[in-house]
Amino acid sequence: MPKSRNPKKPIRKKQAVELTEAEWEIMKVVWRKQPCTAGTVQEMMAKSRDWAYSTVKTTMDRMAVKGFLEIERMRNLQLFRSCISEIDAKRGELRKMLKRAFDGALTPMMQFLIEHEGLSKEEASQLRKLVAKAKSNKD
Amino acid sequence: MPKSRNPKKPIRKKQAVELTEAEWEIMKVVWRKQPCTAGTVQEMMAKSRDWAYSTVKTTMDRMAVKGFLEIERMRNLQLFRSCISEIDAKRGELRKMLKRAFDGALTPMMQFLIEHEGLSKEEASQLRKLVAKAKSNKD
DNA sequence: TGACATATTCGACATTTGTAGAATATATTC
DNA sequence: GAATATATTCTACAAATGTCGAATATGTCA
Repeated sequence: MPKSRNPKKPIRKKQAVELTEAEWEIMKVVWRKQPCTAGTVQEMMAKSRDWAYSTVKTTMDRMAVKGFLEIERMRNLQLFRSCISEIDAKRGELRKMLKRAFDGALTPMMQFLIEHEGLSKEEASQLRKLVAKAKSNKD
Repeated sequence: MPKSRNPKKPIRKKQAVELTEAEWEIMKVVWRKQPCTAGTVQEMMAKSRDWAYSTVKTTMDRMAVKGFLEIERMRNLQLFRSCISEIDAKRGELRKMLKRAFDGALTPMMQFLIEHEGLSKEEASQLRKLVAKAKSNKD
């Protein structure tokens, strides 16, 4: 039988999403509140980050240019919504880390976690549970 | 016997090590070749990264300022060696990722891997093996 | 229709990162 | 000791990121 790609899986050579620290913080609010204005985001972040409105706005505008956010104009204001899913962002972050620190491979990373990172009892047991039912979803 | 801190656990509130992309690449060579000169590093990286000698040297000097490398002078040359272990660097990278993308928690990250990242058969089974013998080293 | 409260635009500046050439110092060797 | 090879210093510059203030536009409401 000809080895063709699994048809269930679109090829989507989706190119890695990589957010900066500030972008992550803003994105987290956008995912929860979208569509929302820069003002809203600034207010939501007030406790954690004391940024001026213009700081938030400038960053969000740049994110729009990069294609991470899109802007919809409504009356005199701009509503932002994200163009990338939380999943894509997480995947990007995870992959970047794997690539840099573990040659892109998962197993060495797990090994590291277990050997050097001191799992707590709960973590260890939760891990076991999770992994027990992990089914390979790749061929 | 003097009551001292638990000797197994150094306090070392070592503050997170975070390397940039270029720094990672250089560090990888240094870990293998140290003590070594900037010239050596440049040569070793030649295949992957076509950097001018001065690019490598400048970056390494900056790393020394940041405390990632130390310089020992010998005759007319400078021998570099790393001040941070590979483990510290990996830990830093891992933690940064966890913090940004998973609220710093391990379990959600694992969950994500299993649910969205398509573990291969081998990965899944290796994971199971690893986790099976994972002992909690934190009480 | 003003006065006020908001939003948006724009330009600016500091720091970090990536990248490298030119000038200078130091060995080595004939 | 002069020529050559090699290292080190110094300076520079562009792009990305973090951070804002001032000027301007636009809505709302008495």
